Amino acid sequence: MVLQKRLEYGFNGYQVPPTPRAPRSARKRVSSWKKNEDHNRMCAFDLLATVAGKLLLEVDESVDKKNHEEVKTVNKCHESTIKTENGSSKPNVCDQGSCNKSFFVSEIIKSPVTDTCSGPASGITISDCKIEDINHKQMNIDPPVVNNVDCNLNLVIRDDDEKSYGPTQPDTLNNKAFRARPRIGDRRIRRLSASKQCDVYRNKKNGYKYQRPLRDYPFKKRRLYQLDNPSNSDNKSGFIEDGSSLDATSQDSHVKLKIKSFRVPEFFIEIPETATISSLKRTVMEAVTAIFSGELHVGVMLQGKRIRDDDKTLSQTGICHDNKLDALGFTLEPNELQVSPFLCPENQSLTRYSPPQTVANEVAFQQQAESPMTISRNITESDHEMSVDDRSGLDSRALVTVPDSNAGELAVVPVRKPKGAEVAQRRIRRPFSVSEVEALVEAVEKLGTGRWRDVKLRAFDDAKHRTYVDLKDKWKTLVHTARISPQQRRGEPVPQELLDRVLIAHGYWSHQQAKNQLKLNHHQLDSTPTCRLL
DNA sequence: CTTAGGG
DNA sequence: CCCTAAG
Repeated sequence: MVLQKRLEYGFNGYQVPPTPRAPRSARKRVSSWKKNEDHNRMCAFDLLATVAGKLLLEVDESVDKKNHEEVKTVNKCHESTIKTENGSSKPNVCDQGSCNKSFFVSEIIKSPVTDTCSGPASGITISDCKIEDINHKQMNIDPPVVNNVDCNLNLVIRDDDEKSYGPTQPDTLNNKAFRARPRIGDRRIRRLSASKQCDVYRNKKNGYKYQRPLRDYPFKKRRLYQLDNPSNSDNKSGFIEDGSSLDATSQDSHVKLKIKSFRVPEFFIEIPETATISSLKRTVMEAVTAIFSGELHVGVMLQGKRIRDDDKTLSQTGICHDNKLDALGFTLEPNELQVSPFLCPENQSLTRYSPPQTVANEVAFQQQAESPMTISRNITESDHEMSVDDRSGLDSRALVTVPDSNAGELAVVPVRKPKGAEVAQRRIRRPFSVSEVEALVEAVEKLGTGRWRDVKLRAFDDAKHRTYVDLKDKWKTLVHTARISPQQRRGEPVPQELLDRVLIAHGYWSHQQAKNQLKLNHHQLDSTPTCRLL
């Protein structure tokens, strides 16, 4: 089977890349990864290893099934581990539903208009929603990929990624997995919405304050900006001031929301009787910060009912008119299930790697939301900083590592915003599992080594913590790993079969790239004959 | 935003 | 993983 697959490479198995990008002249520097060009030594040995790899693979498969079942079972009871002072790691059982969310109670204050108004919380929440909506509305146009739009607005999308699936490609489990997921449309649309984001700002100047995305500034300037610009914390930070500005019916009246307090939901910790109070405090703090470490989404509740329609305006939902205390609530909801590293799906038989999912969260969350409890303290400015994505306000002294969470969030949680030293945190290291490597290899075989965004969307769309840069980097290390001797490799061993495919694919696509490069050079020479005269 | 590469 | 230059 391994051999069979190898034979396909170079034929229909690979796909011709789209128009090659213009060469980047200065990019040809020799990196440490390229120095090991003596692949010759891995020949006879690799053949042996390949056979061994195949055997290993078979073993893996049977193990996979076991693992999978285990994961399923344990996920039902979300466990996280909290270290007690004794150093003993005790499983800290906390009900996943009540553990992963928190409840906000807010107050609606009638306010004439603008001024320096609302704190970050309300402002950000509203503007985020609106921007999202715009993106969704603009999704329906993508000239390059949409071949046809029928009357029902069904998009017919050309999929240049799939077209060279040849009949020679055996219908392996992996391929089935791909085909079973009709995500192509999604993919295109998502790309569009991402790339259109700036345009949204520009086009909607009426409703939005346009600001050049911070990311477009040089890195150091960005950091300085975040550190020093006081406006960063008020509504000049690129978000709209007027959440209802898109709504023609409420041009003038603004709703000022004050989030009074929030409640940390019920959770459990386990700690020895002999532990000190201080360690108890620490444990509680760790548990609390762990709750806030996931990728959180904001939900809006009105009089105990959840408002699901993001498109409704505040006035339509009655938020403007109701001044009753507790009428409006904000909830923080986890995006995905948080899974302890021990429960991580090391191996899934899908080539398309996807993180574990569950709906239990959502259900439990709703139950919780219907019986909101009381307020325990006033929310302060630092509470608004408790955003997972906010890398600017982290206090390195107050960081707590979290078992393993979902998205590409930090492994840490800001507890308090300190004055001065603020450092962008490094993301938690997450070694690629074999199944992820498999998915990566498969995708690169198809798409080549120059289309990481497509690779991401194709094989890692659900794995939010894997960016296309991550995938590119992983490929780099995979190529490196494949070239060194097995003795020099570290970490979870990657099946030799995969490493073989890595080298073959890498070779193939490198060759392809070189050919294109050559063609391009010829073109340049032909079209500029004067150059030769000079 | 994406890619490519160095760190 | 991070960071950046360039496209």
